[in-house]
Amino acid sequence: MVAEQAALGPARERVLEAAERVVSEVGAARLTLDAVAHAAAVSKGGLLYHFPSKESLLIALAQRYVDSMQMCIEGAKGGLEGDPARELKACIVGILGDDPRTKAMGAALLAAASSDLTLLEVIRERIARYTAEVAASNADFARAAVVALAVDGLKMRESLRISSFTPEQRQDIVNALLKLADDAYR
Amino acid sequence: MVAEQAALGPARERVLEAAERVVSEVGAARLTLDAVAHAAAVSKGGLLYHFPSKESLLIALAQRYVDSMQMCIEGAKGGLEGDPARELKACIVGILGDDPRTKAMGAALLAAASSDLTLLEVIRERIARYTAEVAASNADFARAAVVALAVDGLKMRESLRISSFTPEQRQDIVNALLKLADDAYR
DNA sequence: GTTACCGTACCGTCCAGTCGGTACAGTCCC
DNA sequence: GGGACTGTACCGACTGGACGGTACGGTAAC
Repeated sequence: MVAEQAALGPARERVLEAAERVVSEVGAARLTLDAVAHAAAVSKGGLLYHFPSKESLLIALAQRYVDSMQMCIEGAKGGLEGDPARELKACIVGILGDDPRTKAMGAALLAAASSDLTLLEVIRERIARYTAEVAASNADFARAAVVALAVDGLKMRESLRISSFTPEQRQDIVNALLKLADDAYR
Repeated sequence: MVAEQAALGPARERVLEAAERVVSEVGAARLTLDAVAHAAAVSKGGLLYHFPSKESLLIALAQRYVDSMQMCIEGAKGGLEGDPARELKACIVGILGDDPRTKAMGAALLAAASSDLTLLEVIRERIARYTAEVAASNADFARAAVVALAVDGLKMRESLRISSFTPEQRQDIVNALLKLADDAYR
């Protein structure tokens, strides 16, 4: 039993991963505690032991995303101090890349938005911090902001599955964003 | 009573406006039929007479937004044929402007996303058509797409109230978008 | 009278959250 | 070492409320 648990990983983590799977597969409206519990192979009671309310689960989901984005930026820095263009570009590829964790996030954000708006605090704070950083840097603020906003827009469209770009078009767009990111820091 | 109705306008229109108010004030999760009926000063039965299901109400909401955007573009054309840059710019100011109808839309889209994904069809189709138009034009596709995506991103952030730009910053961004729109058609 | 429009009352379902349990691993005391 | 007790992790049936939708009755206009 102990070995089995070790193989499955700690329940809390399993629940979070299951929630991401559920939300990206069946949509935010069907993100029920029962569905998550089932996907995580945990009982509802067990789930609620780790997350005392649905809201706390959603907050954890949002936090998880912000953390992964942060990690992605830190990774791009790679010791090099003060290369903000590179950071921005790392954001672009990180957010629009294939990492399943970030992929599920757009949907999770929607889930959060559907519920009480207060739990968007995590994301709001992250955005505010980033905005302040860019404003304080030597960047062309408007241009850097446009890039970030376009990334958000594309992410949203793809999360909602309303995007209609061909793979080639999408690649062109990403390239254009990378170029704009460079332009913003010059 | 009849006079009062006439003053308030037809019930169907009142319901749609009330739905936009509700969704933008309390969020998509609390967009209930009861809340909309109450806000529109109509009974639930009256509401369901005009919109036989909640989904039909949401679809009408989405349609309303698409129509208003379309009208905004038509208005910008103003007889001048074939000035796509001007159309794109009209979109920007239209979508990001102060018109209360378009302002509520981001939230409505979120509402739609929370429910069955099929009812995003209206919006998906509109985006596909626009994408095709741009691709067929003489525009720098990637650039034009970036502008549209950035508009979406800003719209989304503001709908979710997670935007943190100062009015001056926001104005700079809009100006940058207008400039980019010009650049895309050259 | 028939149609359009709107109201009241009610029903069924879904779902978050509760609650009384179980299993088990310490650990403190005698 | 063995009983009593405590804390952690988890289970699953149940409940209470919210909400979409139905049934049906009334009324004004044509």
